[in-house]
Amino acid sequence: MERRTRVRFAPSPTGPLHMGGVRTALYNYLYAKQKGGDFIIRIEDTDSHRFVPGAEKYIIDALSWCGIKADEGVDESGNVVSVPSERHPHAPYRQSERKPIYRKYAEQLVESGNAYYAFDTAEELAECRAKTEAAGQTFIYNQKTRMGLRNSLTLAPEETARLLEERTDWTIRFKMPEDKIVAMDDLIRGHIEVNTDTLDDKVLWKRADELPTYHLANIVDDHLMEVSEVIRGEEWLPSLPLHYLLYKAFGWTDSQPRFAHLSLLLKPDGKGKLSKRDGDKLGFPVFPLRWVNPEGEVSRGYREDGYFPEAFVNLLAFLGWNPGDDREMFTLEELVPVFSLDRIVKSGARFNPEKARWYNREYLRLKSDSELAGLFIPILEEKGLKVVDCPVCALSAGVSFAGEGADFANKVYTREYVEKVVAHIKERATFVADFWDIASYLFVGPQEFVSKDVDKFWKEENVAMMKEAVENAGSDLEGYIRDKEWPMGKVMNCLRLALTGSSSGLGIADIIRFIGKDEYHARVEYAIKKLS
RNA sequence: GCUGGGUUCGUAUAACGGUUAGUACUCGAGAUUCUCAAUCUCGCAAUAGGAGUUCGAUUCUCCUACCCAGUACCA
Repeated sequence: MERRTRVRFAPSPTGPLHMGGVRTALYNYLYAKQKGGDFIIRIEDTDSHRFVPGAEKYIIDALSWCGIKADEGVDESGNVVSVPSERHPHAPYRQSERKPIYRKYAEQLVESGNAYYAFDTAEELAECRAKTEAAGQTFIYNQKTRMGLRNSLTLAPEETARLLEERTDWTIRFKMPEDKIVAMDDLIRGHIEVNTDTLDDKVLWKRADELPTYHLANIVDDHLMEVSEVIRGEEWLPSLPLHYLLYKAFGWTDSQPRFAHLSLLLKPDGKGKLSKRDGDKLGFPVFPLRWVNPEGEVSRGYREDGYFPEAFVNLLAFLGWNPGDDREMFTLEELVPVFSLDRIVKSGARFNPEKARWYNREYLRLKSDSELAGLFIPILEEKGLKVVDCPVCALSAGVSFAGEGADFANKVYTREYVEKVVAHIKERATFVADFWDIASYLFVGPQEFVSKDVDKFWKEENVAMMKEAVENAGSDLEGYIRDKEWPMGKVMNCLRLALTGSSSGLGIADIIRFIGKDEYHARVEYAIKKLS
């Protein structure tokens, strides 16, 4: 019997969503869409101490930027759903709002002998820990130590009842079975076996804030929400046996979800997993969107750095997964049919900023000139230039255009002109923000000249030839120089220097076509005056 | 330390016992050209080490090394 595919992304709102988290969400999303199932977002905010304002919204905004929308848990306007409805039958989707649900499940485990009440205070446990560590060992609350600690297993029933009544700092702990092999299957890693003696008695529920810990909340909610596959980060693999045992203790083994543990994203250099600091150090974002923490500290984001969401999603998808052939350009929609869990790589993926840029370059080229112009225009306006939609509107404003649609004196340009510029330069750029550096000379004449290039090309004989060519050549500059048998490179580069201020840029003919005869002559004149 | 997971060019990865170990990014060289970029062509570069199984191991088993995670009343 095939059961409906239902997966969930369950972040904890303790800060901005890191790109590794986005990847986990992405894989969940792709899996759900491919199977025609549901992608649920659930907020795991059971740790009241680590809550960070704005983090929840950030997570949803980040996913939304990537094009990842939840079928369930978050509504159209990006709010986590609190009230059940046809579309969101399992609301609320924020665990803090599900508080009343968990206690009875925890109690149920105590009644069935799978859990017990523990009265050890944080201080007592810290003391135990310190004492054991002093002896060179690690303290574990488990089958070996629990009989020497204060809990419902060691205390008399009436004492337990009294403490339960009087105290508000007790917990419910899972009673880890002794010397049992837990046999598990992971969709990515295969069969894994662990002996329960290596595991501890995890806290499942805390009386202090009447909230479950991750382990309990997770199992209960996945069960209640009928989750079919749990696709999550590798950091959860060590607690998988506990989760198996919990399903068993509840008697939910038959409907237990299948698990897939994803490898982690590693630092581009050196060792360890990718962290916020790496981004700062190596100059790339670690977060999808810009984030300002409560202390006012700013972390850059892919979006603000100029990455297209398509590029970001594409590069993320390929960190630890591949379609099995040589194709590597896939949009979110294109990923859906080809994605598969069994092509996920087991080992950790080291993030490569170079490849990230390459992806953006590729998507930039795929964009239409019109769309790119639309993104470029605000930058031009910031530089004090004006872009008008049509020449006629400009005409009525008293501006007239020569040549291709640029009025250099008044710094007014038609949108069409910007589009043509973009068409010529987009292959040279990685980000829209590069456009200005690459092509500012197609909007304003050079004020300064790169001295290195001046030294190289602004030689007396070059200037003389250039001058003569500009004055006499007419429209066929290249033909004129060739007829004269002058060194093409020297003359052209000298001229380029005059027109662009440096020795890089489009072909001279293209530049002249863009800026028009008048501006062309004006720039040559200016350069001669300035450099001679 | 213990438990679990992992290990193919610098990086991401392909090769589900038989390949000259493929591809992309990066890097290098050449071509092109009026420069730069782009483009095209070529190139550099890897199975962590050791045993075993096998006619044959990147692939299966074991050991070692290294890396990662977990070891919280955090998720």
